[in-house]
Amino acid sequence: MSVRVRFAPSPTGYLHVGGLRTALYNYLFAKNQGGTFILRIEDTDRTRLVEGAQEALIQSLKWAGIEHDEGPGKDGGKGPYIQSERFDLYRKYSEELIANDSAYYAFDTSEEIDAMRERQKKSGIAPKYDRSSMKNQYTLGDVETKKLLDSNAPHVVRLKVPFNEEIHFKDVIRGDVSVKGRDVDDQILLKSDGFPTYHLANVVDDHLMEITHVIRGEEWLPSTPKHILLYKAFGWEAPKFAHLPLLLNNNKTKLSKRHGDVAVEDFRQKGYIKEAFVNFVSLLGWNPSGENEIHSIDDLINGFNLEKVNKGGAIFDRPKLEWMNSMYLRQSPLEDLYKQIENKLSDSNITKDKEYIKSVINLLKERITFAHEIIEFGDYMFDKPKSFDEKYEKKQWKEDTLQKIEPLIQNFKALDTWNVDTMHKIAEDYINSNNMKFGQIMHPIRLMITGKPVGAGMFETMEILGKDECIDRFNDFIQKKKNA
RNA sequence: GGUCCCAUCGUCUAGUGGUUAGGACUCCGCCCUUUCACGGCGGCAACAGGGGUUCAAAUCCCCUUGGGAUCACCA
Repeated sequence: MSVRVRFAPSPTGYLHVGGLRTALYNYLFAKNQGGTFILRIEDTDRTRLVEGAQEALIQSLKWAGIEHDEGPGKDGGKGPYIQSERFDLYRKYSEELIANDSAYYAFDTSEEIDAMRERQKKSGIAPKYDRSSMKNQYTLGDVETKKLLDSNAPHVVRLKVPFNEEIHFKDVIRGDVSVKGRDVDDQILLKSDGFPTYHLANVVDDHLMEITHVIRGEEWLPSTPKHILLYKAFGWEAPKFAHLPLLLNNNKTKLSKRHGDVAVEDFRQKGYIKEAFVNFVSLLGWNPSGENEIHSIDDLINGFNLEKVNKGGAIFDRPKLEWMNSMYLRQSPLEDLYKQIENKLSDSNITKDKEYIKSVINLLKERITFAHEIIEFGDYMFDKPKSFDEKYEKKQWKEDTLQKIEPLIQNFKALDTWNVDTMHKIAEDYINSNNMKFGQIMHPIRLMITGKPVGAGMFETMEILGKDECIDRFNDFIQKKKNA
């Protein structure tokens, strides 16, 4: 049977990086196995719907290069892929469970449930629906239950969890897991608004969509016994389960907004290169065990192995992500990098043409982490230096520097062909015939041209700036010195 | 608190009974060099603790400790 997996987010906002990792592992597994990757929208909580969230989710996935084979907008014959459009299905299946005594009606109000929990808390026992004392099918009797149902009394459907059974399942990543039935709550399957809870909808849809592997976050592990019970109650074969380790904050708690950006969109906006981001995220919890850590999506797909996913949570280490980005930055096509920062350039009133910008990116890309950093880091490439680094000036510009450097500048002015080689030749000849060292001239030149102590190769910088611009800067600086 | 899951350098990890416990990020040093980077070389740094099993345990078992998740008419 061919592999079918799904990513099933709830449209309550942006795509979380933890969600992206889950989607990514599903995707990698599907592609590795020649299977199908399905996107399903779990919007059964009508109170938490966020306008536009579904589109944002799909956009973020798409940015990361994850496109579903089946899902909203891509019918694979197992749709609809949005749970609210499958509404009628769930009641039908919940009735099937009631008919075979795997679930039951309950009529408690939320106040009554709260009171029950309060009592249990006081007597120090774990809060759990008490089937024998609350208002339900069993305590009320069939006649009363039918009467309430006929009168449209608000009710829910609960899973009838067997007390004395032990529920076992085998997790692909964790091995055997077992829980006692007495520790599992009689989960609500169908809410009083007629919508299913996650547990029912998820199991029904996974079965109907013929999902073979449920790959999801570890936070679902505690409720998996309920799902196993549901498959059993329906008489369905359960899919294989694989619970992924959590992505963590620096303090080892579940990755959250409180500790920095967690939305994929935030990372996109910060200027991360998608391939770098995907590469980094995919290595959180798994790796293809080589010495190299830079992998294309195809490499990741080819090497992916669900059984080799780690069990322990992984801290989302931002410095390493930045390093990864800088690695990708260097090998990215200049055109891509240009496109990425196009808007930021106009925001900064930089009007240089595209080819010029690209040459600046190329010049500085080994010294930056994000493409947009050229705007700050390489500000002198777009305008004359507004200021000159004080410490650098003090150190590199001495009393006699002007007189030592001026003849060389004259030589530059006389240059017909303005490129790295011709400039280098002139400089070399000059220091040789004057018994000087490169440092004695390069630092003052860097100061005059850029105003900063750091930057790319000096002649490379000057070549891109152009002869007129460089001569202007020399003149301006010398004038300033003479006036001082 | 109940239940469940987890545990190799600060971090991401390799490792499936015999290794000088490997790599990557970070940090530090050296080399290259006109600066800063890149690159190259090198360094700091780990099997949570205790019991077993075994000729031999990071690897298998048990306990302890520590961490996390989960206990909703949310997913």
